[in-house]
Amino acid sequence: MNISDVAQRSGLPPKTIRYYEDIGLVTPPRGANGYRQFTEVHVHKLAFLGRARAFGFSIEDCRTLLGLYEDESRTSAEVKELAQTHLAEIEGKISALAEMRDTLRTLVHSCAGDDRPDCPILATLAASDS
Amino acid sequence: MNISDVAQRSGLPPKTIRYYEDIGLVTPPRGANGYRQFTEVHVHKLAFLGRARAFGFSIEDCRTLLGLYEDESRTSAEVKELAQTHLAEIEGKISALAEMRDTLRTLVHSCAGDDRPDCPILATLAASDS
DNA sequence: GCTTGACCTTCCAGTCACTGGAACCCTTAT
DNA sequence: ATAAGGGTTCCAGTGACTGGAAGGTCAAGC
Repeated sequence: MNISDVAQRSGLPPKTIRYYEDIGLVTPPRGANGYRQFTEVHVHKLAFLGRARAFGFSIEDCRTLLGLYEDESRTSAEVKELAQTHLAEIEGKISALAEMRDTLRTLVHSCAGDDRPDCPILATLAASDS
Repeated sequence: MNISDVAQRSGLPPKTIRYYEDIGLVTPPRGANGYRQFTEVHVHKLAFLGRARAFGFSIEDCRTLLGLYEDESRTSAEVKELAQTHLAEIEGKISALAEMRDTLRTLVHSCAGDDRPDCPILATLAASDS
């Protein structure tokens, strides 16, 4: 299977697949012409990676997850801990964004949005207090 | 005023201040020794930028905001639109993260986290359906 | 005057996970 | 023979810094 077929079937762009090979996440052999020769297994791995990335896992986490997936002697505790840590990170990001959102929303609502220059948004950014 | 004083008073690291000069957000003059000479105005601008960045505005948005702030003939409508667009982006990010969080949380909860290898998290990532 | 240490300067490289583009090779059909 | 549509590599850029090296400057103490 050539790279564009794999791209279609895994949902990842060819560039990304080459990049993943570059950093050692997949290692397809090469044909006589230098083309990468993918198998179903590669497609499966790449789709796995795509899903893990969609969950927001970092590349290094994805590498670990893939390793665990392929390791018959893994424990679900290892996977769970990784996922839990990541979940906590996501929750942290959400909190931070939610705080931004709340403040910004208040400011936006209190801004007239007309032709006059007075603006509580700019006033807050310029705030000498706080 | 030298850069480390400004750093302390604006809350931005010296590296960041130099970077902001590099991309033209502030333009302190230089002394005979080549040191940057900052004034209160620079401190104020940098603190403004720090707050805008804390709200998640991109550097380019910050540039625009600073421009609007310094433009006496601005309209609050311009500011409001920028802020509203950014608010929408934040909300979009929150939704995406919340979706990740929900799915991941469910998976984490359904994972035994013991010595056995069976793991719904890995099973989901490997899912051939979906 | 000399040294020491804390500043300041510039410039280069690295972060993260790709992505775009150039230049070039391979395959297949016409 | 040629043209289209694959494939390949390598280099550079993204955003917003950050770390580090190499070197100039300043103030204080001896």
